[in-house]
Amino acid sequence: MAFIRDLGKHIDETVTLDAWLTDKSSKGKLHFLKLRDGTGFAQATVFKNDVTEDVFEAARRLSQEQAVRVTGVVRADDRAPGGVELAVRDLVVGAEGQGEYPITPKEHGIDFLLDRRHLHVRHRRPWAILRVRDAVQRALTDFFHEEGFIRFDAPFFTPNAAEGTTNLFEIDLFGEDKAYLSQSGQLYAEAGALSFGKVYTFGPTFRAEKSKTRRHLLEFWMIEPEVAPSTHDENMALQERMISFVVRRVLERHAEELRVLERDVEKLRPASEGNFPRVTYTDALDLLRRVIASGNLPENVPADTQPVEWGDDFGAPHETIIGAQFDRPVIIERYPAAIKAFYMQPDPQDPRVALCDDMIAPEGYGEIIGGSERIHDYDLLRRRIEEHDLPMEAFEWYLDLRRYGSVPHAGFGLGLERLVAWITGIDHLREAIPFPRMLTRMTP
RNA sequence: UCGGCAGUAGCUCAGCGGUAGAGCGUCCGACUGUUAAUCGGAUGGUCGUAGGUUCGAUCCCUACCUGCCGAGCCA
Repeated sequence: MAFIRDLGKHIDETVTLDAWLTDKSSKGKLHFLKLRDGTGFAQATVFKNDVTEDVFEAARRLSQEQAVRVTGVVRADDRAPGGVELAVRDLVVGAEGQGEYPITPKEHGIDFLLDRRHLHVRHRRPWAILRVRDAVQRALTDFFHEEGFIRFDAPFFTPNAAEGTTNLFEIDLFGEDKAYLSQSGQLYAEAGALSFGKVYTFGPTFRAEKSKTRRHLLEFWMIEPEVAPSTHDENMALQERMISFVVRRVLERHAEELRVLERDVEKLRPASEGNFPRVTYTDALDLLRRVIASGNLPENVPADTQPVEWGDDFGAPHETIIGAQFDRPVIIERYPAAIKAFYMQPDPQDPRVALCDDMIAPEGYGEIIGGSERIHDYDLLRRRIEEHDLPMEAFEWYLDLRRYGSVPHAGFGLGLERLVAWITGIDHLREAIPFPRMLTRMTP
């Protein structure tokens, strides 16, 4: 049994393929069968003179997405898409379709396709995107293992909010108690880091926000590395190494998928080289002011976007403006502590700001990473939990990490779908995951 | 939750106060090089729902439903 991906290695040999019919074009005494087998897409020719009458008739009757086992001779031919095709000698067909296959060779809206996502994933565009997603996940885990990390999984059920702000999905525990779906594995990763030194969690994350934008999902995958001991500067360096490693890997090994998606790879090249610009929150305010004053705003940014006052957080348009000033991801660091999570370490040079950073992807893809050095001092952490009106008893175990052997440590969270969306150049996260979960989409 | 936009054939859309249109798809036929083939034929509708205005509403008005885009939140 051969695979479409390997057809080029079997020129002039007879091979058998298990495949599905994506499309068919008939020329009377010649049928072109468009096939897919998961490894790729290729065309087969069925000439009336090359096959029995039964085989020719079976080929003529094939319907879209019907499974087929084809045996034939691999031919190099410039007229074939991909330069290789299969000259069919024999053919065995699978079950006949029950009615018309819904996703016809025809333009469709994304909503129609997502309603039929279980079938849509068979098609060329999802094929390319989801293969890149797989490549990105493997690159990430390869990267962390090469750097000496171990995977340390966090629970999905948690008793409390990590940051006390975002809304969580509530789970009823037999009417006796409540749990929540995890919105971050970070606190658990910190426990892991103080045990193993370098760990990462990787799993689904749930945010009960009624977000209806291209940058949000109710359920997304997040990878959260945590290192102890470590500092803010080491944390940013790790983020940069990781992102450039992943981009380099995809450029090297998945050019075909990016070509299918018509991704301009030259826009990814700089990110594969590292040297990500870094700008402090305070300097970013000046940068914003200058760009807004110049009137030279990127597409999709409202013309009436206002500069940000020190102490206020950036909105999505501000991130887009800053991201558009650079040809690779930009790191914005040292935000005001007041607008950030309770566990972030204050900057000893200026306690008004926290030792934290966000990484903004270029081309308007927005924030892909948020990270920080964590507070390692027991008294300070305790004070912050009080200041944020968080239930102290829920954080006793977390405070234990500061009671025993506490050291400065740092970590970050990377949104997988946002990274995949940027790399593949797609405009909505819903295509970056096999079955997106959104406010208006729970099925299939 | 707020703001903007949309809902017409299987799909993508056009249309208009006077009995509903195109392209594509699908099916049948022709064709030995298709690449979103081409040519001929066939198939196709509760114009989102409910009210209202009008001689007459898919079109105008109101409400509602659904979806899309954006804001907030963040990965």
